[in-house]
Amino acid sequence: MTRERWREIRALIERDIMDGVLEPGARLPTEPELATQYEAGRHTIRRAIAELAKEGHLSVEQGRGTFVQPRPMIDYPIGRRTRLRRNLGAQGIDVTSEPFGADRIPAEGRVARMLNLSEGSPVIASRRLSHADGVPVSFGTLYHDAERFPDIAERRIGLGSVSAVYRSYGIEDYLRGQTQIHARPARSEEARRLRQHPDMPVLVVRALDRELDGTPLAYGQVIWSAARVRFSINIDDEDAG
Amino acid sequence: MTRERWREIRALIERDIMDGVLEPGARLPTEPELATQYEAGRHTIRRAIAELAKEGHLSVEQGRGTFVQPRPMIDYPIGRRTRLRRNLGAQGIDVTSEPFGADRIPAEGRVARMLNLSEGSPVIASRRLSHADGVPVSFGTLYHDAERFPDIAERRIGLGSVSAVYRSYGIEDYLRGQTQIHARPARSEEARRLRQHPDMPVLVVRALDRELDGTPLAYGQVIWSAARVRFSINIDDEDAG
DNA sequence: CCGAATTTGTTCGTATGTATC
DNA sequence: AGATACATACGAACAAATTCG
Repeated sequence: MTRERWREIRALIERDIMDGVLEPGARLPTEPELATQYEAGRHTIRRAIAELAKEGHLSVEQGRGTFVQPRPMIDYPIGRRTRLRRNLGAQGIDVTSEPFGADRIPAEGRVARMLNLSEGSPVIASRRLSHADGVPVSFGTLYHDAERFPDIAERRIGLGSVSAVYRSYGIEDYLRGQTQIHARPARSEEARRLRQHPDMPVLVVRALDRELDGTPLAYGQVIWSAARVRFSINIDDEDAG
Repeated sequence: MTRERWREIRALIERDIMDGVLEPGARLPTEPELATQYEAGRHTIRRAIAELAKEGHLSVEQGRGTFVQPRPMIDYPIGRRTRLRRNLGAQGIDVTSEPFGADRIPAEGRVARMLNLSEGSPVIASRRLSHADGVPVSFGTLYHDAERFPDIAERRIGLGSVSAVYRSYGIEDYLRGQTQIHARPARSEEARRLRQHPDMPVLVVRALDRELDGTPLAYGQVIWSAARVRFSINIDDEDAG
């Protein structure tokens, strides 16, 4: 006999989700109901639910209820040519994105270094949130040299993709330089933006795009939902995706 | 009471860690002590501690106490030539690894596909746990064609690195093919192996190594501690690291 | 080697706050 | 405004792991 009742309950609920007894989107019984159903205290139920929410199986919403969450995995290829729309579009995924702010700020530390600018020279930081098939998958900041791309934030609103904006500046092609990836627990604000449980981790990607001659174009930091995205690195592919 | 006492306490403890009042490795006061100190219930303290542990600042050990954890970040380059020892050795990190089991099993689904074997043909699955400067950073399974490398598990015990084992088979060089990365919460067993808190996420890397002519050599799945490792992808570099 | 003391882990009960409908 | 449902909090007890005499 396991004395850890919350693990048993967790396993029972997970089984119901896997078996389809609880369908994606379905609402679970309320916590007091589950407590009587499983003959346990409400704390124990909450512990089991918290664990399942952490793993992305459930989403808990105060005042509404607890819901079974579907978890489609998007495969995002990283290669020499890393293009959000083209790569995901090839998988039949509809990508949209919306800006949520742009600032003209002085470049500090890493940003200045990566863009080959002197510390304190102005850069445009433009923030966007991206959805795949209507579900938020990432948000992040892209930094551009303000001297070279003074109105990039405005152009990004009109034109959809990053590639289209670059073409409007006469840049026909660009390549992904260095990419750094790590994972960490999500801050509560990030979890809210990505509509995932606070206990689900995020993937942090820092990357530099360059022109064909090596000139730095943009440095970006993007937070991805670990529940919804995985990365593929195809080193040999001339064109990832 | 909107004040969410556990968040306040969390912030106070975190500040003490950041300011060095609580040094790395130091033991925190016991939970009942902290409860009286912060004038809160033990549950509230535990909630604050759990949050900090999730983020890797604390490590909680039943029967012993709660300790401040140092969190060094290792940068692991992924490129055409991805070599654990060479890459981390260049950063001045001492890499060791120990085997913890090897099986001869029939290849299923993904493994068979990646290694270009027919479903059910025998493969050697060898498991290893790797340390960097004495701290566990990853563990995983490497699959090899059993026909071609029948005694690879034994050879890996004698010879240290993967590269050395391949050389013993007459393979002087090999390249990294596809790599997949995603993040997820750690299972409790994984957290125990990596000596990290159960709430800290892990990075899962699936990769295929090929010979220079493209023949698949090995398919592997490695679980990395997200608290200790980040990945760098240098696409242009002929030799990553 | 054993048992007691210490410390964290789990569970129950209960009360109150906050968000949603 | 009221009902419903999750969030936070306190108290108490026992279980499990570790340490130490």
